[in-house]
Amino acid sequence: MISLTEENYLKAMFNIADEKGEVSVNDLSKTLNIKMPTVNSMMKKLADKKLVHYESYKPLRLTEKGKKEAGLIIRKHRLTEMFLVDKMKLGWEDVHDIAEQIEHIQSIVFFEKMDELLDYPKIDPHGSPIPDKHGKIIFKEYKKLSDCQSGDTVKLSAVIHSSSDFLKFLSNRQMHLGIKIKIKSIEPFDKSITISYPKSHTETISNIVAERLLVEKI
Amino acid sequence: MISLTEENYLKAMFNIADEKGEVSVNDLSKTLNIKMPTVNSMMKKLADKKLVHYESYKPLRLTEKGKKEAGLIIRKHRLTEMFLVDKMKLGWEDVHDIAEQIEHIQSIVFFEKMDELLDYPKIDPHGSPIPDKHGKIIFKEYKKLSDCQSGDTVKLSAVIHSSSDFLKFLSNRQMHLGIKIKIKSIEPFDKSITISYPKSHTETISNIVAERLLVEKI
DNA sequence: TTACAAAGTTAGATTGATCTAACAAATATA
DNA sequence: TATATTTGTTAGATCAATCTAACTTTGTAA
Repeated sequence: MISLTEENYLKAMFNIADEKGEVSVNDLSKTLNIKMPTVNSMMKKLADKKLVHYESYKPLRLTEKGKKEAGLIIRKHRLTEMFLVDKMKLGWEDVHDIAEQIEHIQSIVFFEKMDELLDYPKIDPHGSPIPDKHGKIIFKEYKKLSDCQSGDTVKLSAVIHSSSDFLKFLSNRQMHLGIKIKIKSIEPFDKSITISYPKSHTETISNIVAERLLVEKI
Repeated sequence: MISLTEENYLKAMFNIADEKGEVSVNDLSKTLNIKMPTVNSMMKKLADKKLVHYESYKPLRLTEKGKKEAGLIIRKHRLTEMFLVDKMKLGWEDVHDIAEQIEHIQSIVFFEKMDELLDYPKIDPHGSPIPDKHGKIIFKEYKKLSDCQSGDTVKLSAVIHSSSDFLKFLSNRQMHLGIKIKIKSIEPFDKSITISYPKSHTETISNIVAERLLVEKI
């Protein structure tokens, strides 16, 4: 049995590995707001449970079992976010905190029903892929808007580091997933980008924002 | 702040008080499957938090604050059950265990949205009243089917002690809330009752079952 | 290449929720 | 009423998850 606390460590490891490739005790300590010695002893416990490969002073790695379990928790999280937005009409900036709690619900039927009602969605409201029933995730090959060139036309496909404030910022400017964005110009000094998108919006967005917007060429 | 564990004690106290009038350490110990000394020390803790009136060797009582908190948890539980049955199409025998977990979710919008989508329901799928936003509950004046007379015609309004097995038993016999039941005869020996109800069902049910069916005169 | 800073580890304390063992009070029964 | 049973309480142990303080290893910069 995996406790709620252990689930949170697994999920954090999965997300950090996804983002930075490697996971350290320090990363976990920062993302979970838990002191390093606590993280350290939890890693040993998860190693006993065959969820983590642990060797002193080496980077942490999830085992296959650990990856699967983490994937299943992320599946529940993202399915829930989709359900909250699509079926319960909550704003995409409100759903993360609720999903963070619902992801720990122990009930197979509950999440299967969600999946069915949503017609087996592949992505969540922020464009992140939803792992399958075996915890397997297909990583999408998106590009950051900040890495595009002047003149490019792209589709907004996902957002990352999506805090509630950031999502509200986007909503306020009618920026949502799926819109077609044309890059008018890039300011060399601070890398801010002037874009146009439906319906006849023109905005200049900072590099900080552009780094959080994932796009596809069209 | 009230912990998940404390919430479970408050809810149990509310339910026991509703059913038997008084609450004892022993009752709580049995319903929560927690040993008496643990219950005893939790009662002292809840007394410190002004949620329970505690005096050695006296029956336990919730304070007004305790009643309100318990009522709000039960509200979340029952709203959730209604949501799971009505909006997510789960069977009434499956929803209790899930609601038991979702009732601890901390999010005002989540439950307000549920309430709105359900169009402000007054009862849950088992006929139990849903407390209002202040935790206030209106107790219904139902009668047990086992207390009715031969010849009575009544409406099935609620079920109590509704275990999953009991609810499946009822579903299998097309017995659901709202049906009109006519009492054909009562066996004096064991108090089993022969009833008829739509559509042209006749069943003989034991006293144990009849004690769990709450009805209204019509 | 030595010294300092950052990251990781060990040891031991704390807190919340649980337990068992032993004792005390209240209640039921002979 | 005396005794036995049930219920309630106290004391102290355990376990999971956290912490702080002190120490070690690794990596970096002078």
